[in-house]
Amino acid sequence: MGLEEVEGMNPLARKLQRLGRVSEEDVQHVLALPAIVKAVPTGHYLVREGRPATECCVLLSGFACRHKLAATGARQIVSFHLPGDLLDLQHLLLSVADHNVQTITEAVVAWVPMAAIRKLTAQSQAISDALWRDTLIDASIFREWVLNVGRRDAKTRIAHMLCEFAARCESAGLGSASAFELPMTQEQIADATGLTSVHVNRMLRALEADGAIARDRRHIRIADWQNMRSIADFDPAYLHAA
Amino acid sequence: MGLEEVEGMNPLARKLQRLGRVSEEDVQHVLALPAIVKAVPTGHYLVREGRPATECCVLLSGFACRHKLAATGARQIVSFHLPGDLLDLQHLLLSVADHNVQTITEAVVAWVPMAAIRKLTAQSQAISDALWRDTLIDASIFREWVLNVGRRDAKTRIAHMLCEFAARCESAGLGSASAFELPMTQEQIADATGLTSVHVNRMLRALEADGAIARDRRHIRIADWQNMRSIADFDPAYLHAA
DNA sequence: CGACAACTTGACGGGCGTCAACCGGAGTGG
DNA sequence: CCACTCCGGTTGACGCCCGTCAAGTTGTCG
Repeated sequence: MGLEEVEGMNPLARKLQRLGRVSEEDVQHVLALPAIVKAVPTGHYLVREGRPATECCVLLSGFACRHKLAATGARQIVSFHLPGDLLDLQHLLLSVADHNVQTITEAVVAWVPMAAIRKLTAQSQAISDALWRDTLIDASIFREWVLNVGRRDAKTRIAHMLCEFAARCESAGLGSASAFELPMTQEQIADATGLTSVHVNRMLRALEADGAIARDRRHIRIADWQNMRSIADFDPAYLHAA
Repeated sequence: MGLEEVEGMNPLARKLQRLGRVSEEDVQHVLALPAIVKAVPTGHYLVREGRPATECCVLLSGFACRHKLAATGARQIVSFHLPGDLLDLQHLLLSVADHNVQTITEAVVAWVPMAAIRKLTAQSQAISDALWRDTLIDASIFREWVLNVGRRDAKTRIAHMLCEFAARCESAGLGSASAFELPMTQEQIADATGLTSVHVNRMLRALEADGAIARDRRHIRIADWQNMRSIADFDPAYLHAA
């Protein structure tokens, strides 16, 4: 999706409306936020660990991931992000980035000065609540990921990641949870699940052989969602979607 | 520590002062929060998954952990908590608990109505910021834990957990980071690191054999903190202390 | 048609889990 | 004051899940 095709801050406004009862006036304020909109290529860094951040990045189209590096050089992806997501809201109150954010597809992002967001949160309790709620849901997802990489076996872990991605895409209005396109490579799935790309490949094929998913390149279909939920140990409660 | 020995909401007030520039007046408001203070035994549940929460629990003395369960019954501890910690601030804006909180020692806790906290955050931007900041730091710690269980080997993982615990204790004024008492069993360390208690035992003894730590029952001494940091791949930046 | 990234597959090995036994200190009750 | 109990910690043998290494294969884009 190119620059001309995105509809301004609408993805963000929609997300805030999902997060809480935000008034029409508040929505107008969000749409009026001062923002520099840019198209960026795959692999572009939006946040870098150790850097101070004075602007907040909003993903308008495309996909991104947050990741951290171990001393060995191993990478751990700690979250994936969809259009509408605020990519570094934590820097509203934390001065230095403790992780990286990088696009995994071509993307369009809006850079908003932190000061403008601060002003908005001071003006509107509803917006402030919605943003805080967003950070709380992010934290809840991180907790689930700790459980996922800490206590589930490889097949369950990958299935869980697929379920979460599908559920979040659907809830963001990006299509159906039972048929969707994965934006990430198997190596990125590996980095998100604490596995190797080789083993991710084996497990994806196993899920396919089990009939849990159907694959055509990166297109995934989940015919029997109840079955998949059970294979994946997936209970969407932690997503706190409306 | 019994009921009579804790000094009211002081641990919380001290924590908020560490989190941001909170005025003397704000501190008074915190100390004046309506609270029911209780002593609870080891293993007591303070938050239960699936339950709605209308009160917020503040840990005044003792230690607690948050955990989630996988379908197999395996438990994953996603964080440990120290005196002064707010144990379920997420329920300020999320209606249903997505995890459990349980004491791991005898403890004294204060139950504060959510409404009183809402009132406080509405009145004071500084308190609101401090609490939000607290939830952001929690999230940062969760991200580090995802990396820890996802990409570090067992020895490093345990060493990292020890470093984090030591650093947080010191920063909370509970003693020195180079000599401290662990409140948790090896099984709880295992559940926090995604390992088994058997392997935790092996790795603790390996760390001891390497000279990284000295142990006497649950008392840990870290003679060479720089060495330990390097073994543990520990960089305290993610704790966003001071 | 060549180059490259992503995916696929097989052989092999190791880190950590599993199982099972034992130890040792703290609390309890006779 | 000593047996008994129980929980937590310790140890060893064995095996499996997943990592490593290495070699293809496929699709895409110039």
